[in-house]
Amino acid sequence: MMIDALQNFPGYLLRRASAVSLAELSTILAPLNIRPAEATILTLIANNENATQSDLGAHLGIQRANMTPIIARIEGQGWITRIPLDGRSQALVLTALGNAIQQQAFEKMQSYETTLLERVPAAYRENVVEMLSAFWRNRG
Amino acid sequence: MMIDALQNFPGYLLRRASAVSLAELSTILAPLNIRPAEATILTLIANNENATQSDLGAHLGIQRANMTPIIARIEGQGWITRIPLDGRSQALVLTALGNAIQQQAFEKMQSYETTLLERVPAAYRENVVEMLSAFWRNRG
DNA sequence: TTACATTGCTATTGGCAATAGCATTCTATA
DNA sequence: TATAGAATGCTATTGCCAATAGCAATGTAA
Repeated sequence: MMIDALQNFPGYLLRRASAVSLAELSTILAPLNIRPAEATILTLIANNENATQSDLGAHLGIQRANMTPIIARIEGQGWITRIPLDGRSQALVLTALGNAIQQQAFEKMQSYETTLLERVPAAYRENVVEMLSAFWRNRG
Repeated sequence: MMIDALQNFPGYLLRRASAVSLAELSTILAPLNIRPAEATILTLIANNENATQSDLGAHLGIQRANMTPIIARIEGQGWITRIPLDGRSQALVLTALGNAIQQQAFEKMQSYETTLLERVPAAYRENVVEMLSAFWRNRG
């Protein structure tokens, strides 16, 4: 057995848990040829009329520069189209195909989240969301 | 306000929390020119006599192929040396410099972990470690 | 002795994010 | 209304961590 001085460090545990869950979710979404970040964005587009990629990035903590290739890919897959709002901004809307993919991806994500939650001792389950949110929302 | 259908998904929250804490910790460690994964490994080496890089990788869930560049870099920084155990295995040991860096890095990590924990509502704090561990330890 | 496992390694790819800088377009104020 | 400044989308590059495939050398067990 190895002595691990970091085994009680929340940041360390957070990184390990996140790496595992990202990998697992990637595998689950792979048949749809969609990545976790893309599935998240597709879902956001589905539920928010007239959102621009800047809006989505601001909400998700993704910088504009990093949104570009993500949006380009989901557009290239034929999942979204852009509707100019003015000379700069473009509203993103799902295509029929995008809508179908979004729904399938969402179902897979939902079912995976259940799996994840079941790993947590039942006594803590109802606090999971608030606790995890606290780590990145309650910052100076 | 944006409608976010994923805001109660533990996996999603985990990824966001992890991204934030990795970025924050990277910034904190930057003055020492050490990355989070390297600081973790240095700490493990400090506390475990005769551990090989395979041992460390197995403990941390890092594959052998990915250990190679990490170990190469911390060796290149003069923080560790290798002591052959046989023709294949090498025990990793801290140099004097590596020991100093490890201690400074550990202090920074420790203080950051306190910061992280303080973001969590007091009522949940004592459950944080068990909850976070559960996500990646309690797998099929 | 020989088949198999282990160790460390190279090379490549993937996923997500940060930074710096750009042209175009919009907005607010002087 | 002219203009300074902000916003939007973008290119290009880099960083960090991880996965896969495959290799040579070495150790281990039948």
